[in-house]
Amino acid sequence: MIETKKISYQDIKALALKRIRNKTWPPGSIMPGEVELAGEFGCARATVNRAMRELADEGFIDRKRKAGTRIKASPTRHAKFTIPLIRDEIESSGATYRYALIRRDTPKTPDWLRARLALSLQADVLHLKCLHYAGSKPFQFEDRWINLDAVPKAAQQNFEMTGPNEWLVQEVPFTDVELTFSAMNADLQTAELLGVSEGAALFTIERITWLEKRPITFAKLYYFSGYQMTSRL
Amino acid sequence: MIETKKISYQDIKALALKRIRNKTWPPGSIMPGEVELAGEFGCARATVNRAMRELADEGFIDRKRKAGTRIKASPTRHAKFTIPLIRDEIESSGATYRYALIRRDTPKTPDWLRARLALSLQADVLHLKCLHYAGSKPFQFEDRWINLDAVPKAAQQNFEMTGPNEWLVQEVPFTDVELTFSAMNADLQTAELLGVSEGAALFTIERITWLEKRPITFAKLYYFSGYQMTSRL
DNA sequence: ATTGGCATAAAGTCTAGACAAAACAGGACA
DNA sequence: TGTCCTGTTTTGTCTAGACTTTATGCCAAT
Repeated sequence: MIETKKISYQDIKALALKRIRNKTWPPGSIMPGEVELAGEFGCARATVNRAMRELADEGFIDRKRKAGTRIKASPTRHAKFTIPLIRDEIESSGATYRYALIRRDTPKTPDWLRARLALSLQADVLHLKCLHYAGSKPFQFEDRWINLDAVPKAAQQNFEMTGPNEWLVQEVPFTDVELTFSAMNADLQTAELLGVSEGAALFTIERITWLEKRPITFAKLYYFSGYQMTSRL
Repeated sequence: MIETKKISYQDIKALALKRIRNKTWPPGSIMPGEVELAGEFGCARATVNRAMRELADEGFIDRKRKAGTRIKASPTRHAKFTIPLIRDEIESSGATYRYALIRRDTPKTPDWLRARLALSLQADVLHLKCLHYAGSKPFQFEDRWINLDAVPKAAQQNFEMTGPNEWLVQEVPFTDVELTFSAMNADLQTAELLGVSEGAALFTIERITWLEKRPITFAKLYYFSGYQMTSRL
């Protein structure tokens, strides 16, 4: 008696991946349709569909109605790395997290910021500078701008105990984020704050957050010299 | 006549997200079960299931059998950024891509590399240094090591016309990747190759690739000074 | 040759129902 | 008290079938 265990969508995914890798289905070619595969594997079309949908999400294949499913010539692997709250990042490394507010003011909105966030002429902003420590060592310097038109209640917060990021995540919903990673040489002020020498290479992230087209906040984050961000995919 | 258009899993996703954001379902609480929601929306449980599954994938909720579905206290947003082939990255910016091999040798495997990739004592490696240009300007310096035990046919390749990354992607399947991002000051040699001054901050990526536990290749990529990597989520 | 429209193929989604697996709760028993 | 077993709840997955949407190719009319 042939005891074929029921086949799952994960089996189909694995099998399809194997065929892509060993070029049974060569790059650029069209693989069999869902109905045909369902026949081959003896399962419902929905099961094949789910497997293929996930492979498409993961960037191995392109699917188009009517045209069929095509193996990508060069699979677009995409990293799916999590952006942890800085407190969690520090505490999970075993160190104690400490936060310090350096400065808080509401200057005239600088032009570069207005351009960057597409702010209207009369938009007011709150400007914060803070330091995040891991134990006694500076971990990240945060230069934060909050659009008070979108988040008026931020004006009531003094941010002396809680960092703006932590507060915003709790209080203000957002829908879109843009992250920009780069490296830059520390200027004198940043170097002093982070306790490194001037000119040291710093890993930096710029983050812009929106709620349905409305800009919420802009942050520039400078990590301590030697910081590494790792992701697995 | 009430013409309620049929509800889709995307509608349910959007609706659930709205309730999470406006705290109808507050952070940390348990939302109604699938059966109940299917009743409310007048659709099949499978439809609710798909919506919820995707929200869980995107990091907004946690699901556990029997325990139910819980709103995450702080949603883990995860960036899903694509790692483009360098040729595509350069060409899509409008510049012409040019590749140059600087050096190719098969040295005794250095200890740091053996440790990093968990290579056996007798493993041989191929070492390559190459430059990728955007137009006439250096764009990326690539320091590449290939495990010849895993990829013996790399020894037959001279890599004079095609970069190792492009060749590997076409020829060698892989299953796992680790990426490490960091910033460092350019040493004298790297600075000369990239045409920047010594000490300039460089954005760097280290990439390790495996095929089912077997290490394939290690690459250290140094980008030109001023490079930015942007991702939207 | 070009355009417009129609049939058709393929993926995308939905339904109703079923069973599976995990995790918790409570009871029987030592 | 602690341990094991068993039932229940909730999500996870599968099935067979139907309808929808989109792209394509072909044919007919310009």
